[in-house]
Amino acid sequence: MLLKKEGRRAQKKLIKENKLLDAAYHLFVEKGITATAIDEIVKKAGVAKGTFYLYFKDKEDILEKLILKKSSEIVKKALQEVSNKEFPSPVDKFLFFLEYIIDYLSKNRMLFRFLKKDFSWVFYKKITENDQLVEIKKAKEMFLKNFNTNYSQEELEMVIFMILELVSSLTYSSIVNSEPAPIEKVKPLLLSTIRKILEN
Amino acid sequence: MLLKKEGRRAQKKLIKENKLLDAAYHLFVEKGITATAIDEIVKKAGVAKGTFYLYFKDKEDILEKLILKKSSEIVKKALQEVSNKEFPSPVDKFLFFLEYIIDYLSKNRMLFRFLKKDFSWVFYKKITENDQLVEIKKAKEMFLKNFNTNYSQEELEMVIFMILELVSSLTYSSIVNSEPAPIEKVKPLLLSTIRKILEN
Amino acid sequence: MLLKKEGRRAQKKLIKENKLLDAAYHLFVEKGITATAIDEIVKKAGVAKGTFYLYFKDKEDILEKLILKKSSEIVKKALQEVSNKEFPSPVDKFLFFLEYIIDYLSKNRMLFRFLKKDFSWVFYKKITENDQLVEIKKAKEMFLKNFNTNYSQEELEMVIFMILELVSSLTYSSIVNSEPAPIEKVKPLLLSTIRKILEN
Amino acid sequence: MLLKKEGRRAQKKLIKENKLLDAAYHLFVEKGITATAIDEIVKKAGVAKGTFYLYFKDKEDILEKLILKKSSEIVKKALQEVSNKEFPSPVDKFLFFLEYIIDYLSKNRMLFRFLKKDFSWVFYKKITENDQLVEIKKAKEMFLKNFNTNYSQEELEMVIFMILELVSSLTYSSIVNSEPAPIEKVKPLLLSTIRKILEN
DNA sequence: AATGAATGAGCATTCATTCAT
DNA sequence: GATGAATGAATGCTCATTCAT
Repeated sequence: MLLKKEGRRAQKKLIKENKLLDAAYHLFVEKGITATAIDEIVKKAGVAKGTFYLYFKDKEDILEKLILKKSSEIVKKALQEVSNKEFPSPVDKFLFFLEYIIDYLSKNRMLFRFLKKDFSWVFYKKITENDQLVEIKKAKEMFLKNFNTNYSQEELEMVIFMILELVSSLTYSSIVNSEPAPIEKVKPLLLSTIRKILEN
Repeated sequence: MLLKKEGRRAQKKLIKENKLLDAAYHLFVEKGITATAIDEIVKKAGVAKGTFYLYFKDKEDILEKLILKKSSEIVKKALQEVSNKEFPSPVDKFLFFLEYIIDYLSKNRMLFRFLKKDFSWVFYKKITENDQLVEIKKAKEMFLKNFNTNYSQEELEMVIFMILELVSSLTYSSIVNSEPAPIEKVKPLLLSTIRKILEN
Repeated sequence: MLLKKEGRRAQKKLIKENKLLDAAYHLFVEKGITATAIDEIVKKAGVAKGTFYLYFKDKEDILEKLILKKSSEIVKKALQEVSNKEFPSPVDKFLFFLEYIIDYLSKNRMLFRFLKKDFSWVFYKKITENDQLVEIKKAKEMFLKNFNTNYSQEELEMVIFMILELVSSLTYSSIVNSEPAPIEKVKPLLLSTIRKILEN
Repeated sequence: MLLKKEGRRAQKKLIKENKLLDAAYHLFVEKGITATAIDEIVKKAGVAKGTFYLYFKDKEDILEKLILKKSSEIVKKALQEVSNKEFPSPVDKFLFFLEYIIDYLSKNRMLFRFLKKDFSWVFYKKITENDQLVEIKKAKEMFLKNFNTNYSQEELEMVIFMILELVSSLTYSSIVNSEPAPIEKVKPLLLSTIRKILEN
């Protein structure tokens, strides 16, 4: 009985937290982070202002949780796609993984409005440190251990970080500013460059 | 006589503008852009608040001019260094050019606090579009035309953009967050990766 | 219990709004509208600056609400006076109504400082459009339908507007500038002129 | 020789003053008085900021001079029209004078944007006090002495003031707000009312 | 846990006016 | 007389955060 109540309570809490995250997400994407007032978030979420501070410390806090959530979602989808397919080599697998994410972002370019800044970092952290999700742990191992390169383990970690940095920066620039060219033109070159870096 | 007066006035104006740019620079670097109030800038510059708006439209405006100024300064220094030395190949020359900038930024890591966001873009633009400065024009030609690669001209331009993006992103991450490792560890790997990309 | 709480809250809110209206009223009358800063209003009302914006959009907004409130008060008083007396004719009744307002304004000449501009308009609107207050509705009928004139209904409405405009303009000029003469001298002529216009 | 120089100087002065008045007029009419900055006036007039203060004490000052100038122009035109025609009676003459002004204002409704507030006052002052212009002096006599009414001289002065006040108020309200009706509908009623007041 | 009224520090921006040249 | 750079007081408004209910 008590447990049920607790459960229902925790559920209710989760619902409110998600309402707030959702509201914040849509507002951040539409208006940008700085331009979005907490007032608007709570209004859109349909809760009182004080409630916000029951779930999040401040705007930074909800932003961070949002980025984690959204990044995690994307990575999870990419990993699912990857696991459903066969690849000639781990590098091909990794490139497909990256391509899936690039394509996803091309279709959801609004995401960039606030994801970009911290994306590559969050991305990497998720893959390398977040051990809560088994799939991601597996992914990390897959990408780090299965490559056949001349790099040492330490170097390889840096190279992967480098690549993720490059992918996020360039995809952002290409999608948002068409610099140095539209994403369709940049993508093949980017992927072939990455293959060059990984294969030796 | 008239000319002298005009000259003196214009000179005074330039001095004030520089005072403001300097004050803004130090405050942006120390406290960050958003945390810096116009009030502080004018106080540090020793001018009245209204004077600020005589020279700049708003905070965005002074930021933009500051980024342009600082970026231009760094590139100019790097090009001067490069032009004083002999190199076995254009790629070596380019790598030295990049290394000089990385080293410069390492020593002035505070610069990143506000330069990063737009840096690579401004950087590239300066090299490719700003034809007012002869050295930069020459640099552009040097970097774009002297490489012996399999890339087409169009591809090469994209690759260079990619490299600049990678350098700025990674140098930023490495210097500011020590991610994926401190700059001393990342630099050799980064430069060798770039060489790999350019040489074939 | 809930209702009581709600009620107490709403009550408190009303008290604050009235405090602000009162403070604004006294300051507008003393110093004029433009010369009154929001800062002064909140200080006088004893609330925080932000609280002002909780109740009013801006200075315009509080001014409008103030004019409506004050105008409504005056009209209500005049109608009460009128309803307590017997008159030989509807025109006499109307003239007494106007005279009451003129006298009231003479005694509270400070009101004009900010009421004047919109007064006659608000006045008429209150009489003709505001159907919320029963007395005012009755007054409207009284003034518009009981006159025995040669005017058509449409003309009569215009004539009444004209008269209200004349009364407010002239009373203002006479009280504030003694132009064309002090109010004591102007009033009889004004009233007799109006009688002339209405009676035929 | 000296005189010529003086003359030329005075002429130059007048030219600048008129440039400033013209610029102010157009800006006041377009943007309103408060919204117009001295900066804009001098920019439009093509003179330096300091020059403004050589000719006018402040914004109030230029506004006053502007109202005087514009009002005087209108009255002058109306008097010219009136003097070119024959009328059955002085009242008809006066009514034509008023109608001319109403029509003029209908065609130039932008004038009202800033003229209205002080218009009737300036208007009357011009007619009754400004003895510098001979025509206006004559007009004053024409309107004040030629009426055949039961009013005493003192009363007549007040009545005329009243009428001018009524005309300006109502014309303003009618033209700008269509209250109580468009000017075409209001004008005949207004003029017939005035005739009623003057004729006995 | 939830509410939402209240807070008030903080900040950008404007603009009339001055005065050295 | 003319200029226009410099001034800085003045002010409206926002918004994250608190807390009594």
